Amino acid sequence: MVHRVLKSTIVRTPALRWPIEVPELIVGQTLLEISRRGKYLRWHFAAGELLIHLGMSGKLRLVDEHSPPAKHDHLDLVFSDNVVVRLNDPRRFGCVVWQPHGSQHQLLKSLGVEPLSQNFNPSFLYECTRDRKQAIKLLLMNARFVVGVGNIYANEALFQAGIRPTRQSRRITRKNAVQLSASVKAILTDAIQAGGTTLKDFVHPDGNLGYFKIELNVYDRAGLACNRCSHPLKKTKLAQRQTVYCPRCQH
DNA sequence: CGAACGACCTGCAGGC
DNA sequence: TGCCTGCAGGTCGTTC
Repeated sequence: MVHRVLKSTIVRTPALRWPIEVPELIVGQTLLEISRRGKYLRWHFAAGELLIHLGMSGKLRLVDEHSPPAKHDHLDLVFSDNVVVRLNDPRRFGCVVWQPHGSQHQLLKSLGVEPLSQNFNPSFLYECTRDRKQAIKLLLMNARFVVGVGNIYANEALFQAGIRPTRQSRRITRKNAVQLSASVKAILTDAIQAGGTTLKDFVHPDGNLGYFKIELNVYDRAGLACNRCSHPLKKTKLAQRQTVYCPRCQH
């Protein structure tokens, strides 16, 4: 998409999680770059950045200019050469907001470190866990601390690290911190390499169903045999989120 | 301040 | 067949 000119925009839904903000002034501007912070996509124009979050069910697809909009198609970004980027999001947990050049949007201000950066390391993790009673899984999923670790990968990283998701953060040892930071990086890297995790409704931008799949060891496998020791996996809830672990491998 | 919890919204599976 | 309930990949705001 980079180097294409934005020709027009069509907003069909006034608000997703927040009101959709697509300023008129970017029409006619060139898309300079697409980057990412946490799970926010940043579409850079000279006047600022369009921040797009896909929430749980959002999808971006490339469609033809004359392709009729379907249910839950909320926004079209019409670019040069009849290339249309169409946002579909049934649950509307996503958002599209504007960040003027030189400013930082409120939503980005309190985000923690990037998990694949050097800032996310054993010492950082260890320090963050001090004096906290909160379950380690909740800390991993807290974007003020580290971004990008959602429910699936938090479960998977803790399995790989041999740490029970319900363990109090302050009970994490230095050795645990070394293992866990490495596991978070490894799980995310593998998942990216595999093209994401295919669940019920994942689709690629071309509309094809996802066909990559990372092997999930615990997520959605409650009651099934642990891939490592064959013991049945246990399920619990943390902050209303499905939490699965092996009671024999994770302590 | 941290922690718990409700809220947002639709689709789907499963039970009756 | 149809209605109801519970659950789902995220994260913010309110309340305690």
